[in-house]
Amino acid sequence: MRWTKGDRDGGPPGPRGYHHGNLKEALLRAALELIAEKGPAGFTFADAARWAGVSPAAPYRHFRDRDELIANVARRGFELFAEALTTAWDDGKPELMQAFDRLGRAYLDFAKHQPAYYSAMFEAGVSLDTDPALRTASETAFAVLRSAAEKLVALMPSQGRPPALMVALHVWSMTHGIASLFGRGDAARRALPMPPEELLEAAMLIYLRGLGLTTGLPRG
Amino acid sequence: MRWTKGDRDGGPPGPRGYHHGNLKEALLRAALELIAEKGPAGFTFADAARWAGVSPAAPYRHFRDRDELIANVARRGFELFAEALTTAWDDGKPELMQAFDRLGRAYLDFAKHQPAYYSAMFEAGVSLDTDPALRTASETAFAVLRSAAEKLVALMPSQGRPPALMVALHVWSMTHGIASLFGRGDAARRALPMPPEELLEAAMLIYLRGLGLTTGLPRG
DNA sequence: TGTACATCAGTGAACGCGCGTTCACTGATGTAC
DNA sequence: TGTACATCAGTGAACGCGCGTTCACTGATGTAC
Repeated sequence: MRWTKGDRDGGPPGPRGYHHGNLKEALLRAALELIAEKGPAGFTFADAARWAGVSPAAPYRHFRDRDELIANVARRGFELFAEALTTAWDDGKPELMQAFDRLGRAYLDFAKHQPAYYSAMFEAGVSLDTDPALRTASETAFAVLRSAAEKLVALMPSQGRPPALMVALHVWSMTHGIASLFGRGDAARRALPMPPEELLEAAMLIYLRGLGLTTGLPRG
Repeated sequence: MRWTKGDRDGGPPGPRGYHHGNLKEALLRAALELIAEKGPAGFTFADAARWAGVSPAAPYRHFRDRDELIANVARRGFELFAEALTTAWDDGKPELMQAFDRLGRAYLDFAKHQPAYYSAMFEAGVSLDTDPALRTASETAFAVLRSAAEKLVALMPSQGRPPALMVALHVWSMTHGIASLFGRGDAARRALPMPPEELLEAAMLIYLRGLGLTTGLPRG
């Protein structure tokens, strides 16, 4: 395997003749790297081309414009996110509360270790209507939270059960709030007296107790 | 009062000779309008000058660069935010739960009706270290939440009281999460089966019950 | 009250730069026969 | 297996544009006397 361009200055490795061979992929990676470096607004279409080692006109073969590129990053982000959440939740096995704890941690983990995807998904101002696949991916991710909420609610006595959708929205909001405010290596980050994971875990324990679910979490 | 420039195309009214007289103020307003229109990344220093009706060199008399301008918007945002929260909380009078409910609503209200300030404060990537006054303003705002949390915690039996700081962080995260995900007129907004205010109120009721505080809110 | 002068805040022209986008082109790849 | 040809993906030069920033300047304001 040989490469002649694109592997200097942090650029991606890759075989390279006249045709790049995998430019679409390379541009998505470029966007990701550049978002991680300078935020979703901090890079240009030309930057992405440069990073991938191609001429500034090349990206037009794959994306209409910068927005379409970012929307693609967001879509892929939601897909990976949904995957990570699904794996962590694992249908509530072997024990519901344990799985629920894993789910929250997986959420924070994603925000922390994939900040570029997370930004593209939630902060780049990409409308979900840009692309049906984007909305679908986003809904698939939320569906995991929703299904977890359903199993939790099912533990409660049938009278006085709150709507599972609402519980899912609460969980999502709390987790997203913690991730946004404290969960990333941002410059804008705020100091915290405890790790975000513990802050979340404590919040969820209190919330679940409020729902009447008294089962403790593994390491509460 | 006469004005010769700056009142076309949405620009601010104002008397205007050779000297603007109030350019610093006008630039802050310009930034605010432009952020509201196109997001914190969607405008340039030159745009702000144009909006204020002055030459592109004029802003340099008041701000080192665009970042300093945005940091100033953020600072002022935190000041107004702190004020709004303080007023709503009103030291927990006349009744703690009622005041707590008002506090949450005031938070959501600010995010909804001052989206430009809110963006500058939380999403523009402005580091709090840019300017000591910025950090101070941000801490003053949080102090309101913290003091509310302290009064809430004080209602609990003294054994098993959670740290007030943690409770404040929970409240902040939940509210910020709801505001970010559902609370604004964004293109990126998500649909919701209920108004954000009710979602928050329900969350807080459950959370407080989890803390052992069973007093109901006025319109739970 | 008037005059001289210092200071301040905005002007407008200029610059170099990088961006987005287009275009005719060309090298590489795949396919029909 | 070889050849002709269509299609595809990237080139590189070019363009107009607006940005950030600087500069010597100038009009307005304030102040000392």
